[in-house]
This record gives sequence, structure tokens and C-alpha cells, in this order.
Amino acid sequence: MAEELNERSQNILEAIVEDYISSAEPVGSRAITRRHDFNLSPATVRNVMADLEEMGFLCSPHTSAGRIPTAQGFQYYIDSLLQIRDLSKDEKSRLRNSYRFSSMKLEDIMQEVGKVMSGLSKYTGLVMAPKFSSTVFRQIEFVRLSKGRLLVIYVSESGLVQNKIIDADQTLDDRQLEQISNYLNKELTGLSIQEVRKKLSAELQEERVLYDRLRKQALSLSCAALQDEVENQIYVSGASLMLEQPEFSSPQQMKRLIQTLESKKLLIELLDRSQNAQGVQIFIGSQSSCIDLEGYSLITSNFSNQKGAIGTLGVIGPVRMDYSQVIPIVDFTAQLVSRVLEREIE
Amino acid sequence: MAEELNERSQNILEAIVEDYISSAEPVGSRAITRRHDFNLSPATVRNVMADLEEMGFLCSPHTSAGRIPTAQGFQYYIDSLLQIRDLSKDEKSRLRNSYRFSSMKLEDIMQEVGKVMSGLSKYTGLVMAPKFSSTVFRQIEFVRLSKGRLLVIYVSESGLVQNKIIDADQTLDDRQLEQISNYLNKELTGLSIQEVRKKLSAELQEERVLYDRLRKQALSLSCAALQDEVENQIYVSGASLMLEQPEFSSPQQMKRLIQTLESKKLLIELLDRSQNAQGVQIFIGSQSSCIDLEGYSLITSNFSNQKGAIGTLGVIGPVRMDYSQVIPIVDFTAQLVSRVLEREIE
DNA sequence: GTTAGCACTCGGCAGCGTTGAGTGCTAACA
DNA sequence: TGTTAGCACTCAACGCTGCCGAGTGCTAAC
Repeated sequence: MAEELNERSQNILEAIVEDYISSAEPVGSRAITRRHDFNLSPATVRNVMADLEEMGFLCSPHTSAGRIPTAQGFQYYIDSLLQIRDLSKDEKSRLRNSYRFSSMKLEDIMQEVGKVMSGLSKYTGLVMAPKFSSTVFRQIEFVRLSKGRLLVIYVSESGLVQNKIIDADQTLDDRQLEQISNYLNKELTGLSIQEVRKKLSAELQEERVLYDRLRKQALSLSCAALQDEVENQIYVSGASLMLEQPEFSSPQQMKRLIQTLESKKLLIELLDRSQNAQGVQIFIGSQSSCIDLEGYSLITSNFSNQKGAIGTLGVIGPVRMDYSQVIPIVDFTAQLVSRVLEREIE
Repeated sequence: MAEELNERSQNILEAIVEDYISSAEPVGSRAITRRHDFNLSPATVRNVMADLEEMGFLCSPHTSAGRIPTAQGFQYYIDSLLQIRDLSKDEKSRLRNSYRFSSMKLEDIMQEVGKVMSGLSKYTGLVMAPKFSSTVFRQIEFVRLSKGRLLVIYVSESGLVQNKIIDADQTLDDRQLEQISNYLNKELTGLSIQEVRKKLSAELQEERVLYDRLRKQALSLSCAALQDEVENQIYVSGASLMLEQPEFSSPQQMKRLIQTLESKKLLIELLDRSQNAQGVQIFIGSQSSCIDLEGYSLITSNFSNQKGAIGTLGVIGPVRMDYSQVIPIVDFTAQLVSRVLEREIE
């Protein structure tokens, strides 16, 4: 499909997409000849535009309006025409400075990075913390809250702290708890959560374990603690910035946007999809996803350290997004965060 | 001022406020006589309304529209006329069920409670976690991330977990860290953070401490860890619900609302104000606060256990809020959360 | 293959009168 | 003196109309 376009058509499509990105209004044939030096008359451009419309790259909202690129048009633009510019020094340093503070904890970094991405792009920043099960075990601690209830604190290699409350039938005193955590920390440090889970269930099945009461308790406790997936944390920042975009000027569109951004589950599901991919990923409209993302585009990238711990960050905006700007922002940010994570574990 | 109103004027003011609450539209004299049995003609009601307007309880958006209660009018209504109804069994059980799960950690409870309050009230739920310095020390743990950087995990009596990264010049090995945390946990458990801080600075000043190297390190480490205030966590839920309210139907109002809800700092500052008060607090419009809260009302209450740990929850909505419904919701929820917190520490 | 010209379409906007809800004033009434 | 009916007046909201301009598709000429 991409091959069908000759150079002139490509140029015109590119011009339309770019004009539309900057103006948010249907682009007419005259506007194109005025703004670009094609040495073509509006009439000729119209002919080309009619062809492009037939091919599905453009559509017109009504008879006497200009053309708007379709999702397919944007897709083609991104795949074949888009020239990604480098970030300016100013942008790079703004991004770097946003976590110049080396003593920031991971949560703060993620929140801050979302804000900066949003501020630079004028769209909405999304950051999803590394998944619990993609992290590497570093340390576990138990705190007794009341008789049967234990607070489990889990720290990953990358400094991610998660906690959970579990019911423990046994009444363990502080000393025993300490012994248990010491034992676990010795046994499990450096393993990925998957490995930890495997190891735990394997050991629990070994019969000899039954004779060592403490060890058995340790195993069943940590099993309970690591059992189910902790729900992912997601940071959304800059919703109000995005409301300034003309596509969200109507109350209905605003409501829809806020609803979308408020349903963390949907966002998590979306970001989850790019977990397995490498580099920058682009989702346009509802095209590549079954979920209702109509009208939005999502640009994501993963961040990680060498030891797993994969998180995802990105920017969500209107389909008419300034891709040439947002893509490098997301790309550079993901790299930066990865680097920070690695420096942290050293 | 309140005394100046005779019974008839009170009845009419009450009728206007309630009609306005349910309709969101200016209330006219005929509408009142139609909807209520005052045995008065519209003309008489008009005279009374003119008086109420002069007194500052009502205003009219333009000549030929009905009257709208002013902030002062709402204030009078709440102070003198409002009859708070009890929650229905259904509402009470919905609230109770929202944290029936005993193994929920505090963060999840707060998030869930915000959602439920929002869902019941149709406005936006706000929940602010207990302030770091209002909590009672339970346990502290150190995790080494890289050479000079330590992750400090702090657990309060109420099960609140906070973490922070500090720079530690000294290179301490795991064993020393463990000793330090053991020492601190023995010394500090059960003290409020204020007490902890006092104790630490007092001990640091004692000269004899200097001879005990480990103890000195322990003290300076925990000083660094507890030094500055951790920023409060705040949970905002149900923004999109509130957008359904007619006062936010215009794009400008929507943007303003989202901006307000997105600026966590402002919200924290607002909720902070009710920290010292007891019971349900009501802020109307910008009346009682210097911050721009124009057009919004805020109903808050604190939750706590016996050992301090004061958090704040509430509902923010338009001034034209269904106070008789929202006040008991906020009140009951705060009590419930307090009870849950106390059960947790037992 | 490209271009100029032309008739046609259609959303947006300003102007206009109508409608209806509501007010304030006045005069009459109990 | 307090209450009420009547009346003239105000003003936002709504729908209608006609105009404007941007843009298109088609056709014929270059």
C-alpha cells in the first residue's frame, strides 16, 4: 500500500498532515499551494487529494470543507514520511534536571517525569511503575500490626517499595519474625520474582521442610506475601494541559477525556501492551487496539535496568499529535529513567 | 444577623435554597408558591425575596430571572435551617462493604473510600493520608541501594508505610545497618514523630554519645531519615462524575475544575486546614478561605486512631451541593475509617 | 497532464422577532 | 398594615433568515 504513492502524492500528504497538526482544522487545496512551494495549482492539488481520499488516507468532514488525514493517513505519515528531529538542548536539560536530585525515591521520579513529559509535549504524561513480578528481590520485612495480621514490606533491587497486608494464623513473636526475614533475605536476594516463586513452591513441596518449623513458616509466609499480583501504580499528569487542545474543546470531548484518564485500569492495560516491545511504540486511534482509544494516540517506551524491572512511560494525546516532537521526548525520557535506575543499584 | 429573619422569611429562604439545590436554576416567586404550601401569593413572596436580597442572602443573575442563594445564603441555610438526614441502610452498608476486606492496606482503603464517597455523593472524593509527623513510630528499616545511598523504610503504628532515600557518607555494611535499625526500633517504638525528633536531637547533643560510634551513626541516620516532612499523599476520585453537574457544563468551568483537582498542593493545603478541627467542617465558596475556591464547597472530616495519625477526608462539589446528603456521608465515612484504623493496631 | 473558470455546497455568523418566565410597582382589599 | 391582583417592563433563549466565505467537483482550454 505504501508503495502506491508517487513522490508528489507523498509531498502533498505530508503537507496536509503537517498543516493539520499545527492548525487542527481541515486543510484545503488553496491553503496548501499557499503554504508550500509545489509549483502546482490548487486544482491539481485537488485532484491528488481526491486520489488520496479514495485510498483512505484522507477524509472530508463535509462537502465544502478541506481534508483531514485519517488514522491510516497518520500511520502512513509516521511510517514513511516523518522526520524525527532531535531534542533541543533546552528540552534535554529540562528533562535531565527533572531528576537531578539523586536522593529522590522512585515514586517521586516517576511522578516528576510524567509532569515534565506533559509540560514539554502539552499533552498528558503517563508513567507506570515496574510490575511487581518483573522486579528482582532485594529485601523483605515483616511488621506485626495486630494479632493475626502482618504487614509485609518488599523492596526490589531498583528501590521500589511495595507493601501488603496478609493474614497469618500463627502467632509469631517479633523475634521469630526477624529470624524468618533474615532467612528469606539470605535465600532469595538477587532472584527475580518468578524465580522466587518457583523456588518457594519447590521447597514447600520438599518433605523435609516439614521438620523445620521456622523454615516452613518462613516459606508459607513469603508465599502468601508474593502470591498475587499487586496492582500497578500509574501516574497521570497534565490532564488540564490537554484540555487546551482544540479537539477537546467541547464539553462532551472533555468529559470523555477525563473519564478515560480517570480509569486507571484501562490505562494500565494499554501500557501493558508495550511491555514486551522494544523502543518507542505508537498506537494510533483505535486502529491497533480493541479498546476504545478512538481519537487518541499513545506513544510509549519501556524503561528498565539490566535486572528486569520493566516500567512503561509515555504520552497520550489527540491523533493530531506533534509526533516529531513527542517521539523523541518519550524515547529520551525512557533512556534517562533507565540510566537512573541502573545508577541506583550500581 | 441570623436573628433578623422571621419564620416566614426563613421558610421561603429554605424553599429557595432547596429548590435551587435540586434544579440548579434561578428560583422564581411563582415556582415557590407552586411547589410549596405557604398559602401566599407570588406577589407576597416577591416582597420577601426582595428583603432577602437586600440582606445579602439572595441575588439575581439578571433582571428577569429568579433568585439564586448567595454564599451567605447557603451559610445561613446550613447554620440554621438544614436538617441532616440519616444515611439509609443501603448507603451505610455500601460504605461498610467498601472496606470489608480486612487485608487491605491503608493506601487501598483510602483510595477505595474516596471512590465510594464520590459515587454516593456524585461529587469528587478527597482523601489525604495521615501526615508523617502525626503518626506514631513503629519500625524503621534500612536497605542499601548503592554505595552512599540508603533507602529508609518507615512504618507507623497504623500501618502506613513511607520510604525515602538518604545519602549516607559512611559506608556501612549490612550487619551494621541491621544493628542500627535494631537499636532504633528498640528505642523509638511507641513514640510520636515529634517525640522521636525531640529525643534524637537531645541525644545527639549529649557529648557522651560521641564515644559510641555505632549509636552516633544510628542517631544521625535516623535524623536524616526523619528530617523533613514527606509530602502528603492525596487521593482524588470521581472528577468525571462532577463534570455532569450543570455548573461545570461550560468548557471554561470544566477546565478550571480539572486544574483545581490536579493541583494537589492546593488540595493538600485546603485539607490541612481542617486538621485541627473536630467533626465535620464546611467551607463554602471562597468565603472562609483566602485561596481561590470560588464556586466550590468543601466538606471534610478527620479520621484518626487513638494514637494520633490524623488524616483528612472529604467531598468537594459545587456550592449548590446537597449538604443534607453529603454531610452525613463524610461524617460516617470518617468514623468508619477511624474504627478500621483502630482495629488494625488493636 | 495541468490549469483556469464556474456552479454548487455547506458551516458559521449576525440580525431579527417571538416567546415566556420573572420582576417591580401600584392600587385595591381585608 | 399586611396581602393580593393586575399590569407594564425586562431580558435570556430560541428559531428563522440571509449572507459570507472557504472549499469542492466538473469541464473545457492550454
